[in-house]
Amino acid sequence: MSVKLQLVEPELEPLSTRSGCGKTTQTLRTLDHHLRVLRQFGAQRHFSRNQTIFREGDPADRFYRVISGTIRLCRHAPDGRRHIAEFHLPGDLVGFVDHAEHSYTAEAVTAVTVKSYPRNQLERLGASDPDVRSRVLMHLSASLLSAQQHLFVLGCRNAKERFAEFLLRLAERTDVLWGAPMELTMGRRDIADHLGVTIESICRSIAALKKDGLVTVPNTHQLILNNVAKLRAVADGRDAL
Amino acid sequence: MSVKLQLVEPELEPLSTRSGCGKTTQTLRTLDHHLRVLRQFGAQRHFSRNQTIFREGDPADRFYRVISGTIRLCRHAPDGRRHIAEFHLPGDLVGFVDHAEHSYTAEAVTAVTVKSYPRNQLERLGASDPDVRSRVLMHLSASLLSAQQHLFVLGCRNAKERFAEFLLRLAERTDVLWGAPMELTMGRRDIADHLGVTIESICRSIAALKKDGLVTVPNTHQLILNNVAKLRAVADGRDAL
DNA sequence: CGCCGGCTTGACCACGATCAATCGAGGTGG
DNA sequence: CCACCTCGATTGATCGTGGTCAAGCCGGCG
Repeated sequence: MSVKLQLVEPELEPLSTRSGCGKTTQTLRTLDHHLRVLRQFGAQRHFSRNQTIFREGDPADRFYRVISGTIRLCRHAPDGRRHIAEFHLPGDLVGFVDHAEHSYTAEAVTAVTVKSYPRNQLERLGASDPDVRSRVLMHLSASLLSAQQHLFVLGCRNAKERFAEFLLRLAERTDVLWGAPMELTMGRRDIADHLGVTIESICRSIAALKKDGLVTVPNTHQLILNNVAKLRAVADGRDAL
Repeated sequence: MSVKLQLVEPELEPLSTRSGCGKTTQTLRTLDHHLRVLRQFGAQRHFSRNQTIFREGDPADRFYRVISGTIRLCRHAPDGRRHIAEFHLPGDLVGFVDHAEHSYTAEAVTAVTVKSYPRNQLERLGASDPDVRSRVLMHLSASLLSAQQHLFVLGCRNAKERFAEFLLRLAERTDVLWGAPMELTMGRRDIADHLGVTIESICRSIAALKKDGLVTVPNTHQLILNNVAKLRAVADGRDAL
């Protein structure tokens, strides 16, 4: 069967024209093109706020593409501590790692629509198409780099620096126009658990940035970056020299 | 050309019989088997303590296998802070990520022997052999999982817990017999920069574990794990309930 | 309107960073 | 062979960031 010719029915999401310059998201998006041949196997599902999409330890026979909403990948310690490894935004791929079981729990941060695809179909596709293989590799590499980048942040940076870094990365991934408000779809608690600090430290970081005029906070779930260059300096610890 | 039949000349390192149960190292080792067909392209090199093997930003046209010694992958912040993403031990593969440039600097912790292979040869090999492809994927996935595991530790754990976790992971990767001394090839400073704490905190963690009888320290570069179960409890924060 | 959950702010405290002094092993030279 | 030097490890004293606890605050929703 000639799967490669199955390019009818263009998707509806605006994935082609993006101004974001992050290499990570770049490779994620381009892989998307190839997924169109998998459309016939894709199942669309809907999740409401805080629902679980899949759990740590579940068989990982399918992977997901985020259509709308935000997903968090998290792991729970027995004593209640939680760590969020990554947030996934529309266009991102989730559950792509080559293992029999999911190593993270995926939960809906907001209301979420995903499409899921069977992994063995992708493998079949990869067996015949070197381009698909290459893009799978690129995606995995990008995920690894992203994780290592975050490792660096958690290993070296203080609370304020971590939060500034988080804002910049989020701005890169969502196509915010400079000066326009950016959507903070996740709550403070989620951000805190992602950055390895407490919710209070997040609030204090916001307050500090607000006082210095680097950001404006119209409301809890929106934020405006007033000075990206200075924010970058804060994130890199080049702030108070 | 029939690369698959090129199985002459067995390697000298003891890679086949391992008692270690870590899934991470497992997949790293098994990929090794396939690298033998790359022997003809492999170049052996030697590095002394603290020498640089490759630098962040260098073209990543070759990847490396550690024959002997320990390597650290690190990144330097402009203000002098340093983070060590990973240590690599004999048998490990380094510089495997699918990017044009290395994203980390690799340095020799001890005297090191590596074999380097051209990446395009591996790609050529992968084009014809699905098994090689599968193992490359497994290796990347394992690296990603390892990074995420470390993310979890840096995000949630305190100094003592991080150090206990580090010891257990190291014990898993090196084939220490329970009760026998484990080699700590890296210095305190390296461990500290890996765990995101200071060198003094490492010393105090060691002192605390020693006082509780969980470890014995014959000398600076050796350490005996006396009670793995309790050490595991400490690492997981199930220590003082 | 009043409740409820998430956010914010302040007061206090502790873990770990910083600074400083000492120890100890390995290496070099007299 | 020992004295000396150097570098890393260790331990103690002090300080500060960020965690903890507690009290408002705000916005959404019944």
